[in-house]
Amino acid sequence: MYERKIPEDLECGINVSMKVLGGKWKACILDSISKGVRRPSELHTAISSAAPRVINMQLRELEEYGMVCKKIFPGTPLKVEYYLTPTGESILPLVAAIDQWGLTNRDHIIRMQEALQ
Amino acid sequence: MYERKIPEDLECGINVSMKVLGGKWKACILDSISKGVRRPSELHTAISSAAPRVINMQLRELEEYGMVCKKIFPGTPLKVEYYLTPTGESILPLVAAIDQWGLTNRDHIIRMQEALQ
DNA sequence: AAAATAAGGGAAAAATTATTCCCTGCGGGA
DNA sequence: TCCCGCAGGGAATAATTTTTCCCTTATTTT
Repeated sequence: MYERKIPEDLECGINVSMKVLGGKWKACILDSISKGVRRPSELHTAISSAAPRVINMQLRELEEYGMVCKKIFPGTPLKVEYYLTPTGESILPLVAAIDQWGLTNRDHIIRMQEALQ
Repeated sequence: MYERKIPEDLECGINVSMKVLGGKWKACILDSISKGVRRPSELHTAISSAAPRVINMQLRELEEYGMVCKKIFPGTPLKVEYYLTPTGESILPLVAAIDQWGLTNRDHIIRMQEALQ
């Protein structure tokens, strides 16, 4: 893991949530898993704009924070599945709300941004 | 403005919201303004962990997205106030939910992280 | 005259995150 | 045998974001 130089302030709830949801693909990954996309290769296909390596790394972080847990089915071909933990489940409404706000306000944001020539 | 090299995908609502809330201090700024901290220098004091320059920049972005609007009161000393726009108001429940989830789950996250030695 | 307050920006450096490239190991099919 | 798909990691690089440093303008206070 990368060792931070600037200490993070976890007093603020916003920072805690952002630690979990802030990565470029973390919310998408949680959303996908909640919809039943559990296997790494399926996630790579589902979130094709992200490089597989990136998804792996963010999965590892989500696992570290106890948002998902990884089940390894030994045997061959090796099978791995990720599941949401109760804490992971508990953040889904937030992810849904974030997605919803974004969809509702996308046009506004895009328009504003284009307005600056 | 910095010119992105990797295009952003605003199809996904999550990305739209993160554009607005993703900066390290944007949610804090929106929260502060909603609580009546309107003047730049007050914001600098209220969010003292952030360098003033950073707050200025994030304010400018929030203004670009139409989340806040800036009122300049000419005269001396010059007075500036930021207000939430209706769109800015509409994201407050989301900011509150993000803060709340973080506060509720802070201990869990911290514990998990410390558990990796 | 010097310093403080108000608002803010340019440029560069530092920090952080994301991405790419390539490698491992296992077993199955052509 | 060679290549494919599975799961995943190391190292380096690129991209992005945050921070620091210092400068500007105008008025008021000491």
